[in-house]
Amino acid sequence: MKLEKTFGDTVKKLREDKNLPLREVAEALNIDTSMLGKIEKNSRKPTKQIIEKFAKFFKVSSKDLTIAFLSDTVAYQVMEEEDFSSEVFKVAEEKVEYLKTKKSPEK
Amino acid sequence: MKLEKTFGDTVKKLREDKNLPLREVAEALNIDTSMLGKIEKNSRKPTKQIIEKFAKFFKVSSKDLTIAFLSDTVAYQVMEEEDFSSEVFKVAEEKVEYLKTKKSPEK
DNA sequence: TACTTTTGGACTGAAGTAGTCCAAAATGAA
DNA sequence: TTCATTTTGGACTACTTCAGTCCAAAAGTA
Repeated sequence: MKLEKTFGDTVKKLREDKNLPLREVAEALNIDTSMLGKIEKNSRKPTKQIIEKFAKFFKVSSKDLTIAFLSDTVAYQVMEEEDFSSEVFKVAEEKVEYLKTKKSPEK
Repeated sequence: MKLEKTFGDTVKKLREDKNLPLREVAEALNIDTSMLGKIEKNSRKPTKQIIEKFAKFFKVSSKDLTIAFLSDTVAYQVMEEEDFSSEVFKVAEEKVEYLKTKKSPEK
């Protein structure tokens, strides 16, 4: 699975590589055709369930697809707010580390 | 300015280091006391304007405060979704890079 | 021309959330 | 214990955001 610039581009590529129309994929995933079109255009976000369906249908790793999706949303979020993106991500990663150790049973 | 585990902890520390009650800081920032309490407890998010007011009042860098805040929100967002956090941040940073070059006038 | 796909506008219902108000709980001083 | 102040959080409102739907126009194809 190739990582495109956005989640929408990624799933669009998966679909076009198989020469399938939106309608057909949408039916397979059991979602509205227009909804799928919007997801490909990044104007609607997929739910976790839809990401799972994508992964199954296109036979790609759902972890990779989830990374593609989450990285999109956090990238846009940080972009909106001026710069400092790499600092934000660096600190965020430390916080995740900290939160993880807090969650798992200590010792 | 010390970076605490969360944005709330960070501003709480700034306040307690000066031995000020919530009421007093809230008045200075012109927000509800309860609102400030909630921000310190991370149950409400500060607006950009409030972050600016914090920075001014406590005489700390608004950039640092913004990083403290943004890293909080993206950390929680990624935490909620299983693991892969570092991969997500890595990809997100690449996307930000790409988006930045797209925004600024090419060539 | 006729058919299919793609795109996007407009809307709805639901979910989320900033901000307010108030009162109970905690803290602390006398 | 009492009194005053601070801290905490519940409940509510108003507002915004957004997934999901429906539909129709535009674009593409034969």
